[in-house]
Amino acid sequence: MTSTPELAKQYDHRAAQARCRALWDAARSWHAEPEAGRKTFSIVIPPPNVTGALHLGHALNNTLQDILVRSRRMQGYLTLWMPGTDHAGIATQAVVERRLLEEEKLSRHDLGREALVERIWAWKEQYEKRILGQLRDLGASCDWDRVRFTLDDQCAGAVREAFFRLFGRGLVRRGKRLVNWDTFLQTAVSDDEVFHEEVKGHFWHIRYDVIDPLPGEPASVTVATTRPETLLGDTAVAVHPDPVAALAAVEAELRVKRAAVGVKEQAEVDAALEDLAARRRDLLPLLETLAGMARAGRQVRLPLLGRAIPLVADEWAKPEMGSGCVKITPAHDPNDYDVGRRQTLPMINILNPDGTLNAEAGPYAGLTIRKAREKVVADLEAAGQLVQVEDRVIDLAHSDRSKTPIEPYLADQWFIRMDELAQPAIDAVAEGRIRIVPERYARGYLDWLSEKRDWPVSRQLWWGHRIPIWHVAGVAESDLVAAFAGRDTVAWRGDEAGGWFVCSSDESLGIEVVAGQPLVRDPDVLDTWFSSALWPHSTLGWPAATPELACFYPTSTLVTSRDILTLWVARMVILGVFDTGEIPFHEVSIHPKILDRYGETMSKSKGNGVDPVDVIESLGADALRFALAGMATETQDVRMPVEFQCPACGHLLEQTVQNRTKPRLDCPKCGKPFRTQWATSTADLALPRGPAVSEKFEAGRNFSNKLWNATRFVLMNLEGFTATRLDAAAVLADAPLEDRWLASRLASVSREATRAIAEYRYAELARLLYGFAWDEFCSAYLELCKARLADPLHRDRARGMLLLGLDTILRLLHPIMPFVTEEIWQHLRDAAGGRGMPWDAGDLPETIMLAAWPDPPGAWSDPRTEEQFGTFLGVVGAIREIRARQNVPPKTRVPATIRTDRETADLLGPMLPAIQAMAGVDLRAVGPEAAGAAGDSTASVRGCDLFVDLADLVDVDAEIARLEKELAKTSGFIEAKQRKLADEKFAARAPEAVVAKERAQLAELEVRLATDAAALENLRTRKGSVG
RNA sequence: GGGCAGCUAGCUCAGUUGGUUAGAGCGCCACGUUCACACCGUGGAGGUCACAGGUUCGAGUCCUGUGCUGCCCA
Repeated sequence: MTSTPELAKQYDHRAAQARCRALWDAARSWHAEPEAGRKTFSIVIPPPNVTGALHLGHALNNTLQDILVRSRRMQGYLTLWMPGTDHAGIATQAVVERRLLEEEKLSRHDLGREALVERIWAWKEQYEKRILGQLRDLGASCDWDRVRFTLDDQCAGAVREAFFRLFGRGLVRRGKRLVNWDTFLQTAVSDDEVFHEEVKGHFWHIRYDVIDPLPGEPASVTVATTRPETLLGDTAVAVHPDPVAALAAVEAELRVKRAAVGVKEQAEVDAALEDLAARRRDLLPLLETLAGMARAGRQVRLPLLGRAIPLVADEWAKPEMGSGCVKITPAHDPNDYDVGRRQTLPMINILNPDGTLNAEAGPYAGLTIRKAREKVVADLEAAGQLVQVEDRVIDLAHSDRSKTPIEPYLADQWFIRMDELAQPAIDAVAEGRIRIVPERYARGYLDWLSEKRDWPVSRQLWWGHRIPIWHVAGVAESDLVAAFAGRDTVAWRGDEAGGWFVCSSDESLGIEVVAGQPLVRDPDVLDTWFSSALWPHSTLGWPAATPELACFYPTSTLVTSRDILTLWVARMVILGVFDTGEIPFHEVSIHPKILDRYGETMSKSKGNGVDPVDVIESLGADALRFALAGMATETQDVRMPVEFQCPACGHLLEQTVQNRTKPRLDCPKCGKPFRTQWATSTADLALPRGPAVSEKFEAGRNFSNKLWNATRFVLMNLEGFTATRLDAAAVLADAPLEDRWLASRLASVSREATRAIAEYRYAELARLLYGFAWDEFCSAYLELCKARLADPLHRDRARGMLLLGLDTILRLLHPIMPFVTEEIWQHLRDAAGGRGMPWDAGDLPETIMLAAWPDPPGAWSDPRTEEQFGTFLGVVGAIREIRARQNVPPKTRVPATIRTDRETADLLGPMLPAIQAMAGVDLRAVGPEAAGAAGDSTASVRGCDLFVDLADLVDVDAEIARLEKELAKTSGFIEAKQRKLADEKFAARAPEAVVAKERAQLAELEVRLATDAAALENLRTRKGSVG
């Protein structure tokens, strides 16, 4: 083996990442072949959208998956992590369409369906490459030989097969539904693709005349609306069927509320009650008359169009609000739609898909909604039908994709019936066959599924899985039977008008005409979540019975964030069970979301995010991963304050709501300008970029460097050492205290780390290993070894133990920080390749990725040794504190004495050289008879009284002041303890162990009090004699 | 309107079944570079655990209520 050149003083993450990647890729260490009889662990990646690049949320999600996957792989599981990306129907199409419009001034209709889809594929190729590259930069140990895409041939086949089976079972239906219509993209969008924004608008009060009013009846009714143009689609005016009862109910509710609220709110409630009384007096008779008229089937005349529409009695009309009457537009309002269904009203759609008015709007046909609104208002005013106009703030729905206002719109859609499909998905979680961690998220899942709402699956898009349904009219079923004889991949159902819907799991029907009638394929595509719902089994080859499916399905764990628990997770369970008869995964690990310093979710459009690529480049993938894992606690989301870093001087500038969307910023320190992600002008783009950063990632970078330098130290001391396999028993045989301590700590840390991973406590894992590696291994053990390495008698044992400790830390840490651990491990291989851990089955593998997970024997655990070692560390710490307090220069050695019982003195015996070295003291005496001199500085720790002779170094006044403060504090504690112990109830009811503990503490405090008091007395005497 | 979560040091967060004097990282202060590491070492300061009640010998932890923040559902 070649000699190892001395390592650089700083860890170089860039070089290491490149080397590790090459090593892993050459050996394909991430690849998994199906194999019978092995315990397996499998994960499917939540496929990132090909809309854009990965953000910090993806980095977190994939880091956590990699932690699970890498640790299971090391634990000997046959481990598969299936990578891939999602076609993200509307999101991707919207991005490409917007670019098309901006860059070429073309709409998708100018381009045509095929050409547009081709463009989107090109986009997909570009971004898929980028996304997968980013995942690899992050260190994700996915099986890169198995990358899938939700729209690739294999997934498409699964989608058609699944849809065909649903169709065959009668679970697919077609129906009218009020959808969120995006007039720009001309498609329905789902509720989760809609955001709400308050805008300034108006509330128009409009008079509808009653047709042929009888004596005593009103000549007109007044209704109010924020969208006057919708009156063109009105098919009724509603009034409450029993206004007396309705008002009484409202009043009763208010009175209950009044009794419950505080004085301040009572005034508001009283005002509401007064208003109610006024209504009862002034409005109620009219409403009762109108209710009677509604029951009698009377009609009103729709202004402008002159259509006669009925007055209907429906509870949607609120007697306590406005005029008590409300116009009903079933095709353009969700509430009105429900009224329309209840009252069996006609539903008139007045819109074209592009947002202009259609022929139903009569003279307003062809106008845009805005123009139509202006004209309707003007015409109403001219006709004298407009009663009043109020200013009002309106909560308006916008499409997340096109940012245009959503129009409620009645359209034909395909649905999947959920009634029978949902139940198995509910049972799986309710019965604990699928475990959601943290558990509290299970409730939202169950509540959502239990509503069993039908799933609208059609989207009026071009990018996606085209619905495999063709329509044909004017043929008999016998014609279909004849045309598709012997084809069990084709099925059909009748539509309402006597035609047929033909569904096939084949890519094409193979024929275009049945009995002379054309088969017309449905133009819509499926909701993206449909293909995502099949992801766990479609990626493994379903519907084919592949070895992958047999070996890796059901998968082990799904790692995701809570916002898609219903949209995605629930649907995977539904279709996974429907298609395969088995749940898609056993456990779901829900991780937090990353927010900015103001608690807002990070997003590219807000400009408040950190780009993971920046972190990977500047601080390393391990730094990024370590920070993210450390934040992944189970209780809450994580805030991450973000700063801009000046590219010229490195100064950090806090990112605020104001500056985060500016294209250029001036560094407040050096004054030089830099650009941000918003830069568009040529001048701005020419500036250097100031990345958004967060100091949170530095801890990980520093930690990498710490490990690196610990390794440097070990390697520097390895000359002439022949590493061999370590035997578990030999580690303990004749071992000094520090070695038994290290073995014990390795045993407990390994055990705790293993459990943290199994329970998805990622943050705890990161903290545990950080603390152990830094504070215990580096600060304590490694320091102790310095003296031993200089001693030929102890040198080899120390070297073997250092290797044991370092190697174990590297393996435990590898799932979180794969690059630095691999890089170091390779250096250790070069220098000490012959070594072996007790848990290694054979020779060391090529990569730490495949090294055995640490599994120290239980016999290494030794709480008593850990306790004793704690005393040693306590003594060192206390002496250091005394020195620091008095500003003793680090190199000045001072005399010291330790008074303690015989047992502790014996135990500290072998550690005395270490104490002298680490605390910078010369020990004069240690034992029960040891005594300090008058004027010594003192401290008490764990049954040891320390006396440090600082001679002239002491600032007597400062020391006296400190001791006085200390004494006051100690006596305070003593008093509290005495009170507690004197309490009969405490003695009687607290457990014996707690009482004993309190007594012991009291005793120790009393000793400390006495020591400090004596020291104080000495100092005062000394001061007196000097002064 | 209903539900969930959070409120602990200047900042970001831990704190497992109730039991010492409530912790970490960063930041801050002091001291220190021929020593594996200044991406470091040693020490220090800094907290009425949001607020008000309650249960208990004992509450950051359990219960009730209030306030504020965020998310989900309607």
